[in-house]
Amino acid sequence: MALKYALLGFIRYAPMTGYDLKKYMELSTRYFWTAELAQIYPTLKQLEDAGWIESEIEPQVGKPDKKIYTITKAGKKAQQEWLKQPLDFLPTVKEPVLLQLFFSGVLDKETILAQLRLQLQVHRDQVKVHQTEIKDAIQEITLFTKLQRDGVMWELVREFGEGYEKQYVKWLEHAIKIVEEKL
Amino acid sequence: MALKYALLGFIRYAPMTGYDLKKYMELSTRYFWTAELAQIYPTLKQLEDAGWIESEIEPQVGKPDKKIYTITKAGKKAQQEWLKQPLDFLPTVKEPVLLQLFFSGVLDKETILAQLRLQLQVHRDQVKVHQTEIKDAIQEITLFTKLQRDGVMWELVREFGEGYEKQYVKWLEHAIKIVEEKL
DNA sequence: AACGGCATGTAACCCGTTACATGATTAT
DNA sequence: ATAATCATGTAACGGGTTACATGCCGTT
Repeated sequence: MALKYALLGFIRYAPMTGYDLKKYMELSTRYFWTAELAQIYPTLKQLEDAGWIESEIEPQVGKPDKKIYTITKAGKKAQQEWLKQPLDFLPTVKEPVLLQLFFSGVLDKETILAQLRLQLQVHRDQVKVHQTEIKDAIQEITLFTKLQRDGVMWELVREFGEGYEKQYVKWLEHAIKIVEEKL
Repeated sequence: MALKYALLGFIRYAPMTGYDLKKYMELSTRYFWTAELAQIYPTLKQLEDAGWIESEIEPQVGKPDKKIYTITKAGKKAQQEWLKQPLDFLPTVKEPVLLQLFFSGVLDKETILAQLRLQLQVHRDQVKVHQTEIKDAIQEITLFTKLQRDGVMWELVREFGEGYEKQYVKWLEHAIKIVEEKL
């Protein structure tokens, strides 16, 4: 469902191919939405069948021809409607890490601590990714495309990611202390 | 994949039915893992085929007979192995709300603010749910089952949820300010 | 009279991942 | 030599949701 609108959103910024879409998703929405090419290509076909995008073929040599998609009026309208859907729901989260910890009472103290320390490392690294790579990518694209308004939203979403990872790190440090003291 | 281990984990605490499992998940793991009954029943069958759980039928009148599952030795071993899997990965998050905001630059200021305010309300309520209902449920179950060790882990996971929602609220307040000022 | 709780399950469908297939060019 | 990048796609499978089916009991 949402993938359709993610693809629409990018194509609205500029006409592009399925391959391009994958790259832009990796650069920007990666931490709250991704998709594999195997899912992107059929979804683009669906969007075209629905009349929300149109394709133009750019011939190439040695590679498959490029299929460049452009958003239609109907597509813009559909996107607008989706964007206005009231955000009155809680996303259903699936966090296998928390599930493991929830049932980890049967493990010995040292094993639990090893698990928590590993996660701590992963999330500390992730804080940096948000503060450097992603921040730079957003600034560059904002400058390049001059989408000032959109840039504000992109940066806000990035800040969510940074805040999320920081809170994760803080919680892990707390969890390590508690397990050390109480188990 | 992970659902199998969630079910195993609960059945290890005490023998129970598919219907019970659904209820306990709603009370406890709901905010990082859930499943519908339509998924739980077939998964229990798979677990039984694998020899990780065994069932016993308790006849009833006026309702379908209860099928009470108990964990086996093989099941305990399988759970233990899963719990020890190194947590060296980032969970792949799908957050439709962030996706919407990412592309919301095309909306007018007031519509974006309305969206953010709605989310703010949802997450403020959610902070309270974690601080009251969920906290009480965990304390009650910990006292009742005397699973002291597990209780520590349950409480830690609950604290994650509370921290997550608080950080969400803080971010939304920040986002509202930024949109008011910069758009 | 209608709804929610108890208790099991099946069927159809959608979403997403992994693997496979092709094949030239460029970088290591 | 090997791997990565470019560029398209299909097929098989697994995970998850929604809808449907049955039927009693107690509450509103």
